[in-house]
This record gives sequence, structure tokens and C-alpha cells, in this order.
Amino acid sequence: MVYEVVKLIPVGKVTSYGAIANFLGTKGSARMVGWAMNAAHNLHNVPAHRVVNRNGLLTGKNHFEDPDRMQEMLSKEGVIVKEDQIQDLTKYFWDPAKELEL
DNA sequence: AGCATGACGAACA
DNA sequence: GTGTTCGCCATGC
Repeated sequence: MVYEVVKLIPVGKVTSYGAIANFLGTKGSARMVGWAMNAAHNLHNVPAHRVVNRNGLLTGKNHFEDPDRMQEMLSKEGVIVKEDQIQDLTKYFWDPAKELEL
């Protein structure tokens, strides 16, 4: 489920573990989403770099093969990242439970 | 079964 | 805005 949602994240946007958890119904269990991502990040079809924590911090960059690439990819997709932190997070934030409900 | 840990989040001081 | 604590629940020892 997690993978499916993450794959739906539009380019240039990001979401949070909590948002995904909420969308999946496992709200409150954001850690489970992160845990799922840990197993998913290896799958090339899952843009885990677009998933950050609530603070817009690239907490999971450390788990990528190349941490620096996460920020690079985001920047390349139009998301401004500074010091491992997304700038104007609210502007790039994409909540599946909200966007997909439309 | 119990204890510690983790890509998190929210509440509280 | 920052630091701490608790809840969450799957995993590993």
C-alpha cells in the first residue's frame, strides 16, 4: 500500500510519513510507513526521496545508497532543499488523504 | 514474553 | 522555537 501511494506523489511535490499513514488508515503509525519505506527505498519505482518527515527534513536520506543524491534529485525536480531541509514545505507538501479525495 | 530501537508525530513545558 | 515524553507497532535480541 505504501509503495502505491508513494508512487502517486507528483513530481516536484513531497509528503510526510504521517500523511501517508493517515491516508492508509494507519494514522499515528507513521513509523510503520517509514519502516515500509525502508524496505521500499530499494525499489527503483518508489520515489522515496519525495517522502520526508513532518518538518520537511530529509531524515531518511541516510538510508539511501547515496544520501546526497536525494537532495539533488529533489532540487532537480523543483523542490528547494537547503541543509537537508525542504524550503517552503507547505508549498510543496502533498497530502494523499486530501489530494486524492478530490 | 520482555526490552530496546526505528525513514515519525503530537502534546506539553 | 527548542527539548522532552509518550504513543505508535513491527522487528530483532
